Amino acid sequence: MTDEPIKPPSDAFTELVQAERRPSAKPDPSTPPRRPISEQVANRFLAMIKSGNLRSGDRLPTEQQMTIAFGISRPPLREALKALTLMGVLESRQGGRYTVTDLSFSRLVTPFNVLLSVGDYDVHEHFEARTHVDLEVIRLAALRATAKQRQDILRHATAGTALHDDPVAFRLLDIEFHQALNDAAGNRLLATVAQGLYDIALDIRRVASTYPGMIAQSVAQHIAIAEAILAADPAAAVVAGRRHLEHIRDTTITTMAAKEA
Amino acid sequence: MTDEPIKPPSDAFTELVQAERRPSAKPDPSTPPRRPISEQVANRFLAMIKSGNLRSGDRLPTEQQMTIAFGISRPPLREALKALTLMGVLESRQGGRYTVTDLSFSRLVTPFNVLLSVGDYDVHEHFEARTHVDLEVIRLAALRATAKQRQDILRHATAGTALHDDPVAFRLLDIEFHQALNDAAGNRLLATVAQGLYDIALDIRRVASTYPGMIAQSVAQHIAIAEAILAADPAAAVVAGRRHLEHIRDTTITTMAAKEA
DNA sequence: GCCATAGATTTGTTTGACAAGTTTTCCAGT
DNA sequence: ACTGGAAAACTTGTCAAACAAATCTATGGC
Repeated sequence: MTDEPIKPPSDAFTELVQAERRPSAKPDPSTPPRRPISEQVANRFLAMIKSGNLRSGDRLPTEQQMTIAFGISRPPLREALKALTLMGVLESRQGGRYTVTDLSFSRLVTPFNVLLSVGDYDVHEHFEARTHVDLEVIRLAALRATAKQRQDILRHATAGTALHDDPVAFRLLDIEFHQALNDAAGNRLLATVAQGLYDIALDIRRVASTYPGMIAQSVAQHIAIAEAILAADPAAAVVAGRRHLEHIRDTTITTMAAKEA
Repeated sequence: MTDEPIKPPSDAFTELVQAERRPSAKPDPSTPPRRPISEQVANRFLAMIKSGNLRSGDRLPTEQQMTIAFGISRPPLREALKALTLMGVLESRQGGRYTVTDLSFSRLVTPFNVLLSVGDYDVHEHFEARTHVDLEVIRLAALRATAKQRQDILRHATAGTALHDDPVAFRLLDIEFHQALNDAAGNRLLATVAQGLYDIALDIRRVASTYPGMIAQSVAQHIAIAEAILAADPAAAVVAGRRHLEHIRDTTITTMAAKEA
């Protein structure tokens, strides 16, 4: 067989793949052990997304076309595609085609939540980070929210009064409440970060909401936050927010300590 | 062929796989479209790690043994393994065996950072979020850094004085400087967020560092921050940090506006 | 013009084979 | 007996070909 490529294909995707090949850098004589093709290809997909050449909702070519474009066979290509699928970057449906997901933070973070719950990260770190980010979100929401957003926040807060004895429903409502706050802050980047930290705390919230009276207190604090935002009073909103976070933190620590014994 | 499993194997890993099969839950009559085997297997690995049955440093059985344990063929198994490898959970070496990584925070978060940097955030949003997070990092660093960390920060800051005319080298130094700050803050979660926001700004930094005199000013501001941290003066450090960030922001906006014309 | 069905297309899974690198084993030499 | 190194066995990495299952497309009838 000849050693020249079988085809010089000229479709758009192939050109993209060719173009994104980094021409770069030093020869690097100390060759770090060459990574498997699947990892290289996965990283090239990520690079294409990062550079904007692949966008949310885009449909990828068929696997066969991609094998030609990358010059590899199906198994390693599929390993790369499945890796990105598990990471929440791509979606696949049998018979259909691969598509780029909405790349929303919560989707991308979900697989990592499992890992963050493994061992070595503690509650204090989490609340320290979250206090800082969340309070800024609350402050900005009090400053910037539209009338409709303020009503939304209050509605989600007061809806909790009917759920004092339903932890599952309350946690769902809690998610929506925080979502409404994040949206109202008017800074997608900060909202994204806050959402990420909130998602990481899944296990923490499950622990805390089992504490007697926890839901009723949380609802009351949510309402206090919502009212301060409705009044466009950033300082009061931050105070109410801080009280709420400290309350959750203390309850979590108490509950976890009790579990140990 | 018979429809009973070929073997009732009795090695440790197989028992693990059998044991972790969730017996769970409702029959769920509305079958949500069955996920591909590779995703199921990947999630079962994650479950095994979360439950502590697979720990850092553990060596997995060979692929063949695992195919038998899961009752599937090699390609989908490999797709799962490569997915976890790309996520930083497993490591593989050709000829060797798969091992569970140290599951360290930074390793798991690396791919996460790549994804965070996807998206079209504008400059104002970016600096608003970054100001808040970075200033808290700087404040915590001033409060908590060890003597060695303070020296490190100062060293990275002063090293910039020799690089006033070398944008490439300066950007590399800049990365190390911020890394040193993040480490000194003593909150991995916050450091991770700061790192992510910093990574997003890659393009911004490239634009800003072309501005005449930008490097010299940045170096001076870095030194101011470092000295405040060395003096364990959080308030001064925050002031110096704010000045630096605002300077970068204004320069970026000016430079970009100039490019438009 | 709309809808249902049949065909073509595409992903999901299996089997088999070989190449490239690692680990283990075993023997020779000291 | 012990160490060193080479060969053998083993393991992951890649390719190839085929079929099953689900989806998409296009055709034909109404």
